[in-house]
Amino acid sequence: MDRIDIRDIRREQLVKATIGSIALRGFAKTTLSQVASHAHLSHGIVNFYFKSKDDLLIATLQHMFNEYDAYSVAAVERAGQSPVSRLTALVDVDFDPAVVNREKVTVWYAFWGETRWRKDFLKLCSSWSNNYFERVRGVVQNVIDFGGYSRLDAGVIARGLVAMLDGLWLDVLINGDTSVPAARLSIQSYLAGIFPNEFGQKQRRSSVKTGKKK
Amino acid sequence: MDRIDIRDIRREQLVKATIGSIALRGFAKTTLSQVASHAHLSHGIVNFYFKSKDDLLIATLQHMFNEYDAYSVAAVERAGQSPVSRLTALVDVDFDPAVVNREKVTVWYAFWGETRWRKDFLKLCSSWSNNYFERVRGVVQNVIDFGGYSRLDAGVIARGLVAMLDGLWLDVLINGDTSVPAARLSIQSYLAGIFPNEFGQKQRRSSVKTGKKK
Amino acid sequence: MDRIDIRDIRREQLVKATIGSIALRGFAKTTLSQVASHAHLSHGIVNFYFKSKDDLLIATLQHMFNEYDAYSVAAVERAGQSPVSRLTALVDVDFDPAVVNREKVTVWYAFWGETRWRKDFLKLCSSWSNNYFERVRGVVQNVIDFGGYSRLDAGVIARGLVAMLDGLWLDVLINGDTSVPAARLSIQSYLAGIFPNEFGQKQRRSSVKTGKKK
Amino acid sequence: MDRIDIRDIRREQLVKATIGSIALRGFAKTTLSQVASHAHLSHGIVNFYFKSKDDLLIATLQHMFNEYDAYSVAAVERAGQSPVSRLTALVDVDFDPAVVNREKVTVWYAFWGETRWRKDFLKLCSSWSNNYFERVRGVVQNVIDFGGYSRLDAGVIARGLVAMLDGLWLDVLINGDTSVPAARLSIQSYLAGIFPNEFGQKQRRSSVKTGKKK
DNA sequence: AATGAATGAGAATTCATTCAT
DNA sequence: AATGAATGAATTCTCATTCAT
Repeated sequence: MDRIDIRDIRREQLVKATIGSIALRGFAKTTLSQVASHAHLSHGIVNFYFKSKDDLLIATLQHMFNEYDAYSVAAVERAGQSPVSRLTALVDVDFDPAVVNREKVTVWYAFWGETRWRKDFLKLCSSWSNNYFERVRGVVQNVIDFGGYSRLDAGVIARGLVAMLDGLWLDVLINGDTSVPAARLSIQSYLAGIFPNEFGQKQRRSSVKTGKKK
Repeated sequence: MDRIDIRDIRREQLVKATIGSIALRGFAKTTLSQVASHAHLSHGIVNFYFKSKDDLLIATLQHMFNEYDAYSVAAVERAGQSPVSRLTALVDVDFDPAVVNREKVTVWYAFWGETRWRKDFLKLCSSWSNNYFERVRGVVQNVIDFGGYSRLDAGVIARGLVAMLDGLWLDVLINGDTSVPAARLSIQSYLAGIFPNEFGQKQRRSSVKTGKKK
Repeated sequence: MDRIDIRDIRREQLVKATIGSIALRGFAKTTLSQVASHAHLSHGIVNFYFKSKDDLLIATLQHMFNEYDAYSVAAVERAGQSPVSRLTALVDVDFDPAVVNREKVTVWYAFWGETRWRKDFLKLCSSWSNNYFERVRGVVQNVIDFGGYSRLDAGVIARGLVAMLDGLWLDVLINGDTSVPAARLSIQSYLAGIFPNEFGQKQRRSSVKTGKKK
Repeated sequence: MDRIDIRDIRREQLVKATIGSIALRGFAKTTLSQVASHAHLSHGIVNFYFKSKDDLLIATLQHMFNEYDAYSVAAVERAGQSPVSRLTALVDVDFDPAVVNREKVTVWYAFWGETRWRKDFLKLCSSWSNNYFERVRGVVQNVIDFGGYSRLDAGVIARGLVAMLDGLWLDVLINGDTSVPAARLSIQSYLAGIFPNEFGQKQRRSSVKTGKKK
């Protein structure tokens, strides 16, 4: 039980090297040799721990999802019981440089770009994406209930929120990390439009808000 | 004047075949042979019309930008002088199946996925993306002026809008065309939050959908 | 009879373009397109006037032989009846920049390099080379007879002379035109060793000799 | 120490296969597949051991230079201290079928034919050629000193000697191995003209052939 | 468990040749 | 007579995968 299988060590090492290589050279130029050398291991090793390159890529994608989810779930739990805090925390994950930065975004989008034609990628993405969406919806619903916005549809808002976050990442991908502050403002403005009492300018609750508040 | 150069015909034929091939098989599996056979031409022809594969891909990306822009600009012009109609028209472009559908989105995201490591892709994307953003901002600014929302920042709203549209496309990419109606609702909800008088619930619910209103 | 066939004009034009292209880019990079564009003609033209690329190359080689022979024969004739003048003239052809220069040598050696495996090249080369050798031998024999060097073998001397000239060209090919003066000295020295009375230092007959004579 | 790296074995195997293929099919038809199959290896292996075809060709040229030099230097050393023996030995190398034969010559000239347009070939050739020339000049100088021919210029003689050897090789290339005996005679005659006491007719006729005399 | 040599399929690209105009 | 578009074979190079050590 306390024995850590070397296979697990190596597999994780290779998965991380894959992420590193994609971030550095891109999906198209990520060869098994690149991955192996990134992991300071020998050329032939990948096919020893993974049945195929696709297998490695799937494991890599899964790893990214797991990592993101773990971070995100923990952040929301840490935020306590307040619905507003929880939503704030959930959104903040996407502005935490440890989780989301140009390098990571780069890798996410590399996968999105290939996802459509790889059934196994797509299945994984789709299932994660639905799962994430449901989590966001839950948190949004709580804010709705808490704030008495009974006429709002949590699903619609959550979908918009997730989409805007994804789209802002794309902006970062193309225009660089300098777009991040503007991205925060847009999210803030979106939430303020929906939940004026909780996220409006007069409030000063969270790190979602940025500088110029009055 | 009415004589069309065969070179232009072939180049366009090949660019369209490239889009077709990417949509069908993905970026990674789009070989020059695939493109040629998609265009019902022999494989040697591609390097006759394009100096290299990269050259073809750049031309393809450019073609997509041009096509989108032409459509989008025309739609806004057609919408007349009303700021609200113009913004509605601008957004509606992204929900016009002739412009945005799963196949097209697929190709866009294939390019985004590779963009980061290809200086020429990136330059093109970045320049188009800024240009598009400015157009959106202009339209949004007009709505702000028209509606008297002087405290709103057109840049923030435009960025959020563009991001949400991009993110909703990603949703379509992963979850299929069935996500489109939900995507519309999210956009509608976003705009309603910002411009309640023009896009709010008391207005026609599906303003985004039907456009043209006063 | 006085009508010059356009076919002959074009063929010569293409042959000259071939020489130009080989001199400029080398044998390996001399494509039919290069040749055609060198001749300011359209791509497909070569196969119109020559059955194949090999056909063109053979014609080119033949052209070079013809040109050299014409020049060489004329020079010897112009030298009059004196055997020494005639040999001098024969050798001088190889130091006439109009006939032999780095560019021309370049083309000769490009052909020698490929000759071995092309039966038709080889046949042409071999036959020209024997023919040239016999001409040189004849001239040398006359000098022997004239100078009373009855113990010398014209064949051996002629072979050595031709070989040295070829070898000095190779030197020019590798080390550039600056080797030419040194090449002259070597030839002079060779002939002086064999025919001391006619080509020795005390004589001062010909342009084969160079500067520093006493 | 006695362990031979397989990489070195393979590289040499491939270099030799390259020589074999050039000798057999010519420079133009020496493809990487030909080389690999000549070496009884799979075609992908070449780019495993050599970065590119050019890389392989450079290595091949270098190999030929090294081999020739090693042979030539050893032969001269073996000849002892006598200047005449040393010059004889130096020249004899070019008539040793183990070093110079039609196949080898074929390959040399294949390279010469391409040299002019390949900077790296040219650099190698030029540097080797100068180095070889200096060696020959040294040996010739010793004969001059030894024989008291103070009025002779070793450089001029050496250049002529090297040129004649190169030119006689070309003769072998075109007319086949049967030219070899005639070539010997020409060299003999050249040296006899310059150094009558050491290489003249009164000496053993075939001094060049048999070497070692006092 | 790990290495790295070896294989072979497949990619981009070049180019001689053909052929409709 | 001339053009240049089109073809398809051939070539270099890359890389996932296998396998002997």
